[in-house]
Amino acid sequence: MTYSLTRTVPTARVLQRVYRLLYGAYGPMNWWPAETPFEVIVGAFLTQNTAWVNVEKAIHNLKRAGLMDPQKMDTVPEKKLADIIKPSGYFNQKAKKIKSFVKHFGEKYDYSIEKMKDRPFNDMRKELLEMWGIGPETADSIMLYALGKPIFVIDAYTLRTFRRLGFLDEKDDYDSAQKMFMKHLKSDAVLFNEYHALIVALGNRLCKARPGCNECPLHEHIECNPHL
DNA sequence: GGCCAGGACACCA
DNA sequence: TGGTGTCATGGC
Repeated sequence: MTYSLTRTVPTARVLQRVYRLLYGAYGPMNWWPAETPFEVIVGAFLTQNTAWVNVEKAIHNLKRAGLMDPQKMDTVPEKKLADIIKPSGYFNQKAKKIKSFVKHFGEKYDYSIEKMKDRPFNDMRKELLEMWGIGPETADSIMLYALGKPIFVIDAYTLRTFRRLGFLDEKDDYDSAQKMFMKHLKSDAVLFNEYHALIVALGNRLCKARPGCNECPLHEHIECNPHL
């Protein structure tokens, strides 16, 4: 195995091969790990730059407090919400973000996920991105995993993994990476759902511990530079 | 005890 | 447009 630093333009076939290798190794992920679309949205805020194990604690607290409900969350004091989601970190900011979202969710959509789904794709994404506290990853996570819209979610694992594979370089950002995937893959919410989940599964297993390369399902199949 | 995790925003040049 | 600081807990 040699480590090449030269960027290679990925093709649809290569991206599909990576997908098949990951799927073959890990199987269907059946994401997002949540009971309801609203819980997906809350989780999308809570997981911002945060390990999922800590998000689970916050979600557990919310359920125990009977607050995993948009109307109740809209009325709970921000201070109390912050205290409940404390284990997820950045709790003051996240409480403010979630409160901001549920207020809008109630005013414009009457707390109805279905009404959000009815909005045109581009309008909905633009609206999410204009909301305070919602950046591209959170917006697209909501679009894909809560609303079932076909959009490819990019995260830190995606950039790191595909830079190591030489399909993205340092200059690539969220938008260019997303274009790369969506240019070559069919626009399919189920495919995008599984693909992103599988990338996270890979990242959770390997990216924290580089010596784990031998366990990587891409190992021996696709050239990779694990030092990036 | 340091590092980092499924980001986003404010501020500055 | 790009770089840097801030937000913060918990596991390893």
